[in-house]
Amino acid sequence: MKNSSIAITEAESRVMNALWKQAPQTSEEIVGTLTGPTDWHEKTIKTLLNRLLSKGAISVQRDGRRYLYSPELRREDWRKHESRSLLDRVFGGKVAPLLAHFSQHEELSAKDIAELRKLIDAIEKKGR
Amino acid sequence: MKNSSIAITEAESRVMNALWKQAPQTSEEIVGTLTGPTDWHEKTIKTLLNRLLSKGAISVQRDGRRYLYSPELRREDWRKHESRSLLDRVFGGKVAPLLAHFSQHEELSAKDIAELRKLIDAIEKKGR
DNA sequence: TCTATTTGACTACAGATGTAATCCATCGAG
DNA sequence: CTCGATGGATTACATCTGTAGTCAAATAGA
Repeated sequence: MKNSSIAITEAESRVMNALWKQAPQTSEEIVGTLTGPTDWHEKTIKTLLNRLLSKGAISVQRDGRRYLYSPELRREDWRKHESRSLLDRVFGGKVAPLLAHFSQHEELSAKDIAELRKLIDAIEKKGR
Repeated sequence: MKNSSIAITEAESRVMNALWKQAPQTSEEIVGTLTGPTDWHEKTIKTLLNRLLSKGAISVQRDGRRYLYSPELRREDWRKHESRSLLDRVFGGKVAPLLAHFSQHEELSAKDIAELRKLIDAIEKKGR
């Protein structure tokens, strides 16, 4: 029962995010999306796409002379993996300290709070 | 207003955690603490201590022939840094999706929920 | 058909990271 | 005083990452 966690580096995650937002995309489109937010050279992005391909995080489908790229790794799975990693590495595996942390540092907007409250209600209702 | 974020690698964080738990400690004590949880060679741990020293994350104080190591970087600062990093990298900078994520994956215990509710109440009271 | 261009494939290369091994000064046991 | 053991300092080295550059095949114009 491997949780199929492919490791995605910081730079690669920018590419994945572009693909999660929309897929499939040609490399040209991806380059377009990332130019501005990053100052990466087109070649750099191509390299990242290839690395992601090698590790199975994305897949391609030929479209004439070019490729159409699509994410293979699911965003939710990645988020789960990264969250758990932070939790274990930084907060000893426990959620409460993490939440306490966010709140103490006032990183929660009013909207976050409202959202949170809704969430909790939902969870409690479900649990009951 | 730099948030003085020293980058700590995964391996280094294990050493920091040992020091945050108790300080100061000799390298021998640290090696003792980490042997078991990790299968690192003593030399490896010494290397990590030196790298942490170089980057100012810890400090030393001579004690005869040996050193006593203490954390210099504060755990809270590091946690803040790492949390923000996860948030930005993985959740587009917003807390709510992160929380939604944890809840969806049922990683919140009843205790976490209670804790959370208390936190929210406290925050709202303060904000008002 | 010949050629400049475009796109992907392969190569490059420095700095970070994981994981030690070796070197050197000193201390404690003979 | 002499020498092995200890602890820190320095060096090593394969990978991983960030960031491109070069090569080669196919295409689209001239």
